[in-house]
Amino acid sequence: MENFKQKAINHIKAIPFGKVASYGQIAVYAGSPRAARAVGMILNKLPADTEVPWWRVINNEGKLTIRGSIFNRDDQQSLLEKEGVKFKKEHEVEIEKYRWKTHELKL
DNA sequence: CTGCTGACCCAAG
DNA sequence: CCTTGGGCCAGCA
Repeated sequence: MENFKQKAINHIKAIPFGKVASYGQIAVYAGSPRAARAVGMILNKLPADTEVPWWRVINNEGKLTIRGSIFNRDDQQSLLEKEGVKFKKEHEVEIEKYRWKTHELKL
């Protein structure tokens, strides 16, 4: 039985290049719809060299709410811009335009 | 088991 | 734009 953490990480790894998902969304896919904050905590503990595309996870309003010590909002924004994501203002994207939808995903 | 913490979310004011 | 306030819950000491 996979735990919440493993599922969350698997789902984040599944976010396609150039797409984003919200913390709450990942929590839903991981089977615990109201554990959005826990998703942030998991990301906060990832090593700097992780293969998990943490920068594709933003909040539900399209804002970058990163609080990690190694990377900041500017780092995350440039990583997203490298994937073609356009920002409507500093640290805020039009999330509905880039939101990853998992219609084919089996929970 | 208890009691925090927090890269969240939503609704008000 | 900003701030409160309440709810939430996985992880950790």
